[in-house]
Amino acid sequence: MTSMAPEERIGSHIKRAEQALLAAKNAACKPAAVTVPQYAALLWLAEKPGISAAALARLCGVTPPTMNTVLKNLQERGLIERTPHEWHRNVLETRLTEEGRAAMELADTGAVRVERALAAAFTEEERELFIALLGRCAEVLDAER
Amino acid sequence: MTSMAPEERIGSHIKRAEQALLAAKNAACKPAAVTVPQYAALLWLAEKPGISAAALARLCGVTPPTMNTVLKNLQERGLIERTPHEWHRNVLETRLTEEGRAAMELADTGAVRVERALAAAFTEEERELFIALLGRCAEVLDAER
DNA sequence: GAATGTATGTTAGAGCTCTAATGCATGCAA
DNA sequence: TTGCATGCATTAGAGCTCTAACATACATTC
Repeated sequence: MTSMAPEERIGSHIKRAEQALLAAKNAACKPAAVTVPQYAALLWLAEKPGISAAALARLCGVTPPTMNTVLKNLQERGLIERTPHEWHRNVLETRLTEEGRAAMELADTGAVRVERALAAAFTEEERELFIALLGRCAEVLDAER
Repeated sequence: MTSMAPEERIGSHIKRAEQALLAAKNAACKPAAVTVPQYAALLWLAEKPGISAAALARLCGVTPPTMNTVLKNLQERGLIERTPHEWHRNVLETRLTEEGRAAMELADTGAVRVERALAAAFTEEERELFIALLGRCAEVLDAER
């Protein structure tokens, strides 16, 4: 019996927390009519205007084709615009439109509210420990591959 | 300034850990040629033969349509079989095939290896604390909705 | 018996995610 | 100059995920 009870699997609890996080953020982004990945992209775009899609993908922790999908949807809705780079013709510079900035700010207030509620559930000490434990997780799991 | 640095957002770290977890489990399930959600379904099916799709969805923490998608793929590959329930005609009983059990066991050895590696990165005390912190997360976030 | 309620199953549609493969552009080196 | 390496963008294909809506079947209550 190589098996292991689900409750003993740390992964189950991580997954559960992540799911709750996604659901809460999704609800928070709903007034702005954007999804969580869209909000993440908009947030980084506000900070780094003209960034390439590949670099944006790295910041958001997804692959370039995934970011391509997200950006395509954002562009169709007029929240971003993409223009060819002056020198590197193959690169597209992506920027927020006015509408895009407004959507980002609206979604951000909701997202920050969620993050603050989350942070309020821990003492400063707990929070730091928690982040350290999560970091160790990612480290070990990445090494496992 | 309603904004918040990404590093301060606990959510970022949860997402990162979850991503690493998913990547590691995906790699672990690859020899069995199943995805992580498929493995999760197969694992529960082994423990609860004849379970309904809706109940299985609850165990796996997904919605019924999602489980439907997963089961459809598993059925097409002959890893499960679904038969109408004796009394409740609307219910389909789902069971592993021989092939399905073999795939589950192969994937399970990989998944358990990942979980053991993860568990080994923490002391018993840390592990319990970590799970408690993750649980508090899910609790707070679910309440936030 | 009829109405309500609960649970299951399914379809439709939108969106995210990955791997794999391809094409293009730039820059560096032989 | 030619070739190679790097990086960006995109397409194709498979699969997961959700919400919304609808259909069905059983159970309870009136």
